[in-house]
Amino acid sequence: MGMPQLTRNQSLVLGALSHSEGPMSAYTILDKLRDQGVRAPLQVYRALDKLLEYGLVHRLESINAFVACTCPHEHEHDHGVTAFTICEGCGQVTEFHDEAIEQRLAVLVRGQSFKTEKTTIEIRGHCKSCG
Amino acid sequence: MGMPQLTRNQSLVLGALSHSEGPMSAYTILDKLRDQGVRAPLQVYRALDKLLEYGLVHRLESINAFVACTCPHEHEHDHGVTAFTICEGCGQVTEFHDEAIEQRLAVLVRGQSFKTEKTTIEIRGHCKSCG
DNA sequence: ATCAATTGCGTTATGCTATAACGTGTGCGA
DNA sequence: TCGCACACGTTATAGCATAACGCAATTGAT
Ligand SMILES: [Zn+2]
Ligand SMILES: [Zn+2]
Ligand SMILES: [Zn+2]
Ligand SMILES: [Zn+2]
Repeated sequence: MGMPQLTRNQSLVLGALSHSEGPMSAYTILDKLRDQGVRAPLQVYRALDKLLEYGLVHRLESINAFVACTCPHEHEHDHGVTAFTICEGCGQVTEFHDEAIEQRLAVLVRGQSFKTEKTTIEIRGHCKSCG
Repeated sequence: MGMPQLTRNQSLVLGALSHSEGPMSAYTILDKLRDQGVRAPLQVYRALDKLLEYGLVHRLESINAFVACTCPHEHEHDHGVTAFTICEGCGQVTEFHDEAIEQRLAVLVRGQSFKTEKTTIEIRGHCKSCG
């Protein structure tokens, strides 16, 4: 449940995401890594699964894509509710966290006696540059 | 931009979703409607596009599925930010709206000079019954 | 040291989700 | 009557994700 050394494939995938300007689909990652010996979708998906588990990567549900986590902290703890703005113009993704929203959602789901496992908040629109 | 009479395919798709216990994928809808003459995915997707536009149906991004809107109102206006709890056990989906969250998100994106077009909030977990 | 369990790897095949591209028909206003 | 918008139907294709198999390396008791 901790975060062991990354394997080769995991490092390659995380590297690709970290150096990318924006989010990438699993297949786009695959294409970027073919030269480095990654050949099949499963190699990417398996690496992504682990990176997601370790909190080093986030999945953007609304666009079937992945981004490296941009949190400042050392990923040694869970990072609660994560929210994203996603620009439809340039693809820029901004990760943010807000205690107030987290609290309010907690109250609302408790009202339903619902037990939260994962929360997705994604805001599509246009960034400052893309007006 | 208003909401005209639904076409045959749109009515069939909305009917299928309305009578369903939980969310359905486009292909599941297709299967339910084969007897009524729906044969191809595009017929379903085109109907869904319109129903989404009219606000009669919501798309659940995190599970690639669709639900009929359960808002009490008459769908004559936009319904702002919509949030969902989605039970992993029984599939039950509950739609809810919260002004506080909407406001808070508005503040946060304004801070980024981001212009929101669509907001997705989906909470996966387990409902009261499924513990 | 040995065995069993776990984990990652690589490959092939398959399944699920969504859209492209084309042509048809119908209604409606200019 | 013409032109346009829109819904429809079909075939084909693109894009996203997992099943199932076997092998290799690691770990951690016994
Ligand atoms: Zn993060
Ligand atoms: Zn932008
Ligand atoms: Zn609704
Ligand atoms: Zn349930």
